[in-house]
Amino acid sequence: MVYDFRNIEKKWQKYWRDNKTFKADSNSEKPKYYVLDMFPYPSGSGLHVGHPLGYIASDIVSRFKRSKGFNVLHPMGFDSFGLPAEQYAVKTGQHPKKTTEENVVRFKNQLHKLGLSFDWDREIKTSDSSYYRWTQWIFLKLYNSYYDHGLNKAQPIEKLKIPTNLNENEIESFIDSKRLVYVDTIDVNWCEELGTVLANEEVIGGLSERGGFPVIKRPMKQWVMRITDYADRLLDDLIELDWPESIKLSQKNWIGKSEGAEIKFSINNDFIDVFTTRPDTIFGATYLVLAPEHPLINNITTDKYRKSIIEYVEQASKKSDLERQENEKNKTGVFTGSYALNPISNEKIPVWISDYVLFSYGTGAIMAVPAHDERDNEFAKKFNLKIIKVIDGGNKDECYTGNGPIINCGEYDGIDNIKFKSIVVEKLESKNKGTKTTNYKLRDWIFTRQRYWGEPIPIIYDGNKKKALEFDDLPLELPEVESYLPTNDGLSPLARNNDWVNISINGKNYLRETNTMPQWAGSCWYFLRFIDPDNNNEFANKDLIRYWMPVDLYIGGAEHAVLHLLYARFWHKVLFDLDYVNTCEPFKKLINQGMILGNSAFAHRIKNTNNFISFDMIKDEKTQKIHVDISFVDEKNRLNIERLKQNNPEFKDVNFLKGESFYVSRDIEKMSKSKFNVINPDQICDKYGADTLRMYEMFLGPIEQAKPWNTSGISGVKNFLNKFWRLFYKGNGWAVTDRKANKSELKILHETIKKITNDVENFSFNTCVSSLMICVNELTRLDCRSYEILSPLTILLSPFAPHLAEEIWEHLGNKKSIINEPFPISNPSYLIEETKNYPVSFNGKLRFTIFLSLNLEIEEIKKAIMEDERTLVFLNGLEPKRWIIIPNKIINIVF
RNA sequence: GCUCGGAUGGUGGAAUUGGUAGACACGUUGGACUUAAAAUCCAAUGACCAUUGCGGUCGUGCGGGUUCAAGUCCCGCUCCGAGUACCA
Repeated sequence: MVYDFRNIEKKWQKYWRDNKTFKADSNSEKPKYYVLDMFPYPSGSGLHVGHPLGYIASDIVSRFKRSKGFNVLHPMGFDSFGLPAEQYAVKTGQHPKKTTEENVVRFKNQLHKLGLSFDWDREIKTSDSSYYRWTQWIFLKLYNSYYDHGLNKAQPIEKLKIPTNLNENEIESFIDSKRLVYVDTIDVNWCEELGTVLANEEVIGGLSERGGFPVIKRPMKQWVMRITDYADRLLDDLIELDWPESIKLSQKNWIGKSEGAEIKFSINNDFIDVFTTRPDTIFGATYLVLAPEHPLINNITTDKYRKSIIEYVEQASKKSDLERQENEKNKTGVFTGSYALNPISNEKIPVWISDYVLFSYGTGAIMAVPAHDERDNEFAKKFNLKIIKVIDGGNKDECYTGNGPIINCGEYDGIDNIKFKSIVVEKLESKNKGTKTTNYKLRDWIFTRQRYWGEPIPIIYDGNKKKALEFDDLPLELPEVESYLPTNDGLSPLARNNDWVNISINGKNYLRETNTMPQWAGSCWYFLRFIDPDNNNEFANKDLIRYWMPVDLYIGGAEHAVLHLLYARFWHKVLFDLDYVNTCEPFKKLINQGMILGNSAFAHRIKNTNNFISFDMIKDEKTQKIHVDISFVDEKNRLNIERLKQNNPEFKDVNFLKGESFYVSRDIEKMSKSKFNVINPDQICDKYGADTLRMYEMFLGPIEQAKPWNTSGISGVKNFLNKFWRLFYKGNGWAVTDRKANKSELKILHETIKKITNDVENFSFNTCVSSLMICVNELTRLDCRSYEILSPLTILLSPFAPHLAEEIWEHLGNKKSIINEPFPISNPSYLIEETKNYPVSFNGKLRFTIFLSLNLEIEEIKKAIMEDERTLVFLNGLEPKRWIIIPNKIINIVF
C-alpha cells in the first residue's frame, strides 16, 4: 500500500470543510491565540510559491497552538480594493468587481489546496459594502475627533474648546483645523498615467510604486490624516513590541524624531528660519542654504544673480528625487547675492540655494557648518566657502562630526559641545532669535485618491461647507460609472455619475465628495473585523475585541515594514483613544517572511537590432537582456525557440544566432508575472502533494531569509513522507503493534518532541523538518512499530503535514480529527545521555572541561557527572574546589 | 551617499549564540535487490597529502586582534542583497 497523497489530501480537505474543523469559538474557557496573515491582494496572476511561505508558517503555529490547548483564531480575507483591477477595467471595460471576484475564487481554490487551517466563515473582502461601511464609519470617527495635546489622546470634536471671539465661519474653520482628517491644498505627487495622486510614501524614486510611471508636483485639494499628532506615541510604543529590531528601526527612522532648534537669521527686513540639530556649531555656520522651493528666494535674490537663480530653480523643479540623489557626489547650487546675519556671532554670511536641502523637511533651510557636516563640507569645498572649526577633534582638515570641547568661539572656548547646545538655545530664546524644537520626518497622510475602485468618502458639500454623512447613511456604496478613467481635469471617475454626485436632502441640494480612499484604508483595521465579521450594529463587538485582541502573531512580508504597519497602528490608537478597542497596539509579535525569489531566464538581444544571440557566443556585442518564460528553458539553460515563438508572438520575426543550441543567462530576481519566472504552487501540489510542498517550503531555509526557489531538493521531503508512511505500513499491511517501547526508541521520541516544541516556539521551521527526518530515519533503522511511539509521533507531524497525519490518525483507530489532540510533552528522564570528557589544559591548576551533549539544568549536570563512571575516573578522588558552570554549556572544574 | 542585513562543501542550509564546523536534505559515485527499469536499502562524499596500516595539514569572503578555545566577540577591508526621504 503506497501513500496516495492525492486522495488523502482531497479527503481531509473535504472533511475539514464539511465539519468546520477550524471554526474559532469566541466562548471558550481556553486561553486565546490570534494568528494573522497579511491578507493578499487578489491579483490576476494568482498565487505563486512565495505567497504560501508565510501562510504555511502561520498555519504550523496555529495547529501547534491548538494542540497546545489554545483557542486559536486564524482567519483569512482579501484586500480587494486596488489599482490593478481598476487598470484592467480601464483597459477592458470590465467592472473591477467582476474581475476581483473571479480572482478571489481562484485564490481561495489555491489556498484550499494547501490544507491551511483558516476559519473561512470569517472571510472578509474589503470591497464588500458590508465591510467598507465600517471603514467609512472609522473615517467619520477620525473626522469627528481632534487630538488633545494636554490629555495626549484623541477626543470627540464636541469636547473641543472653541475661542469665544469667533464668528460662524471662523468657528467652522477653527474646528476643521483641529480634526484628525482635514482638507488641505498641498503640492501632491500627481501621476498623469494613473490619473491619480499618490502619497509621498507610495512614490519611489520619482516614479509611482505601482506601475512605475513618472510623478510630478501639482497643487490639489486633498483629505489628509493627522498622523503626525501620533508621532510620539507611535515611536514610544515601539519599544514594548516583540517585533524584529530592523522593522522597529525603520519605523523609528521613518518617524524620524530629532531634537534641535529653529534659529532666525536676519536678512534685509525679513528673516530666514532654519532648523538644526546642532545649535552648538552655530559659530561655524559660514553660509545658509535654502531649498529651491523656498518662498523667500524671490525676495532676497539680487538682480545680479536673478538669472542664474531662476534657471537653477527651474532645473531643480524638473528633477525627480531620484535624480537629486544620483547627483550626490557632485553637489550643485547658486548664490543669491544676499547675506544674512548670524544671530550669535553677528557675522554676515552668504545665502545660497541648493537641491541638497529638502523643502519638505524642517524649515526648508539650513545653516551650513562645513567643518562639522559632511554634506556642507563637500559643498563648501566645491564653492570655496569659508570653513571654521568650532569643535576640537578629528584630523586638521577633515570634517569632524563627533563631540568635543568648543574652540574658536571666544569666551565659550573649552565648554563641552553637548553643554554648549543648551547654552546657545537659551541665548537665542532670550534674544527672541530662536527656540528649542522637535522635528519629525513623518508627514501627514494624504488620504484621497482620484480613483474608482476604492471606498467612497462619506462627505457631502453645500458650496464650500462640508457635511459628514450620518451613520444611517452608511454604507455609501460605490456608484456605477460609464468609464473608469479619471476626468480630464483630474477628478475621480465617480464625478462622471451626475445622478450620484447631486443629491438632495430635505429639499436642500448637495454635491458628493468624489474622491475615494487609498488601498491602505481597508487593511488598517481588518484584524478587528475578523473578530466579529457579521456584526451589523458595530464594527466589532467590544467584549469579543477584549477577548481576542491583540493579535498574538502577525506574519507578512517585510515590504510592509513602514506603510501598512504604521497606518494600522495609527488607526488603532485613535480607536483606542475613543474607547472602541482595549489595546493601544494591535500586533504583539511580528514575523517578516523573506521573499521567495525566482530564477529568471534572459535571452540576449544585440542592441538596436532584431537579432538575439546565444549567451555562450557573446563576445564584444552590446546586448540587452530580455526576459523569456522559464518554462521554455531546460536545466542546461537551452531555450526552446519553437515554443517561445508559438507562445510569444513578439518573437515571431526574431533571428536567433546560435551554435548547437541557444543558451540563455539566468538571474535571481523577485518572483513576478512580468518577469516570466513564476512558479505556481498548483503544479507542485499536483505533482508532489500539499504536505510535501508545505514541508519543502519550510525546509528551504529560515522563514525570515530571502531565498531563491528551486525544486531540486523537493524529492528529499517526498521521501521523508513516504518513509513516515512506511513506519505504519509494511508491504500492504498495517504494521503498528502494541509492543512496549524500549529505552532507545523513547529517547528518540522525546528528543524530537523537545526539539520540535522549542523550534516551533522560535519560528525555526526548517530545523523542525530536519528533526522529524532524523527521528523517522532512526525509527526506521530500529524497525520501531510500537503504538506508544508512533501515536505521539503522528501528532508531532500534524502541524507540518496535516493531511498525512489525519489519515494515519484515523487508521490508528481515532474517530476525531487530530486537530485538538494534546501536543506530546517531552519527558526529561529519557534525555540523559552519556557525558563526554575532554581535559583542556593545565594552567597552574588542574583543569577539566566537560562537554555535555545535551541541555540539562545545572543540578542535573552535577548529578550526571557525579554518577557517571568515566567522569569519576577523571575526578579520581580529588575534591573540586570550585565549579565554574555556564548553564547548558561547559563546566570547568578547578582542583 | 546613508541605513540595515548577509557571505559556511558541488547545492539549500545546521551548529544548543564562544565549546568536536559541515547536522538534515539535494546532487554525485559505488554496491545490494531486479530479466530490466522505477522504487527501496547499504556505503562513500569539505580540500589537499599519505594510503600496506595508524594518520597528517589546511579549512566558515579577506587582513589583523581578544581567548585555553572564534563560523560566532572586537578593529579594518572586499563583495552581494534590501530599504532609502542628502533628515541638517
